[in-house]
Amino acid sequence: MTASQTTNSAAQQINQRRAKTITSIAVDAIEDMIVTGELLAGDRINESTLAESLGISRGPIREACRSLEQAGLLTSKTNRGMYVREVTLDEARELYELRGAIAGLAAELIVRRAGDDEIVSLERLVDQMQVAAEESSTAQYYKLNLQFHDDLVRAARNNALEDTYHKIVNQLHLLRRRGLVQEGNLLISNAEHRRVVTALANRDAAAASAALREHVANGLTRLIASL
Amino acid sequence: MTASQTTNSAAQQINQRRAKTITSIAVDAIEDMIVTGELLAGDRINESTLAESLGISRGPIREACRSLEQAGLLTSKTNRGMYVREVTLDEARELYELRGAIAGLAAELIVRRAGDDEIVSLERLVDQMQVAAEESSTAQYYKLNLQFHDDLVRAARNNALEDTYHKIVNQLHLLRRRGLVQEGNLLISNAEHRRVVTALANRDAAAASAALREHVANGLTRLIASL
DNA sequence: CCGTATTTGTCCGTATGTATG
DNA sequence: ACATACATACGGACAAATACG
Repeated sequence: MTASQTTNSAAQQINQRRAKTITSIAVDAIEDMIVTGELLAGDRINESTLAESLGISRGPIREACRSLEQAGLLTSKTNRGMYVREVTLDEARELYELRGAIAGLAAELIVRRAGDDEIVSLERLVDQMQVAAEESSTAQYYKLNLQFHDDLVRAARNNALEDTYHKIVNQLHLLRRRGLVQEGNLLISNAEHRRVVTALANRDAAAASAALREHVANGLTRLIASL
Repeated sequence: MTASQTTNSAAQQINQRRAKTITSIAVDAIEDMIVTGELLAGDRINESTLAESLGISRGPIREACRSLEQAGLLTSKTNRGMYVREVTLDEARELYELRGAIAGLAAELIVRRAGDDEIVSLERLVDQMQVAAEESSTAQYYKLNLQFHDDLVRAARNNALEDTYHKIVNQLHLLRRRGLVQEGNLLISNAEHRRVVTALANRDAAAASAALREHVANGLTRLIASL
């Protein structure tokens, strides 16, 4: 009948659904707070406060933070706590460079390994994005764009690549002034997508790789232009 | 006068040297045990035992393990504990693919950004490796080889790239049957190094990138051949 | 610059659930 | 089915570092 009845929203979940560990719940919760903007880049994470608000103890919070630190979403300052990472423009440039090389590799691997159906599925996504772009449905385009790139790296059938790619994208979300896909560039961006999938359909590894690397590089250019 | 006097080797260090956190000591200790072979791929980490042997409590051990899990050196099975990761041959192939793309990018960046002195320094390392290879000094070659690749990625001046590269190399150390540099291939391997630094010195990004990617790909081939 | 409050880093005891033989 | 071992998590405690007035 104490506070445990009013503040155990997270703790209760583990009794209901599949028993996720409290630590993994904490990881998800912190990631969520970052994505939703509840936690902003540079913010400090107060262990006690967060633990209480999630209805859990400090142990799992600390474990979750260590995990997110290695994932590049948090940084730790000894005796000062964990902070939401701030990604500078220079760091974003580095991340984009790396992302480009990885995407280029993904394109090469897709040409070698993916089935025609997977490539057709990517083409369909580009078609849908085209509709969204012409209607200037930014939110819809953004959502489809995320799925396009997710499907793309998955089709490369390389888990190390997939994991690394997603870590990079997650870190890019922490850029201080977060520029989403820019309104006026949807058609340009999707034209680049089209070039990629066309090269993939032609099983032209060099062209697909170059087109995708260029698309990523142009993404950085568009990002910088929007700041 | 209890056990605290005999088993606190690690705990004492923090009173002497610069105050590293216990967690970071635990990370280093576990990494060390993996590198030295004290912990083998597939081994489980017993929290209590390890904590006692390090003279610390279980909290920092768990935090360290979460960190190493994200780094790819440990895997966690819920309610069963942390295990030293086993890298299969398929996973090694994936890691080599990714490493190749990253190394290729590094070569391109070096051509664009590194000073002549850095490239000269890399050439000197190749010279030293040549001596070691001709003398069949495997240990010496191995050491120089590590430094060569470290210096290489550092010269690319991209921290995200550097971190990711090192994570990959660390994971490759966990391949079940760990093949070091093969005796008979030292000269061949170093000839590939030579091609890389020559292309770098010529500021030929395409050639340097291709040569380095090929070197990594050949490394996988040599690894497979040695199994 | 000092005293106080806050927070991290760490330890310990304990309870609970899950996997293993 | 049972007992054991262990991971998971909690809660309280405290020193030390840091932030604050």
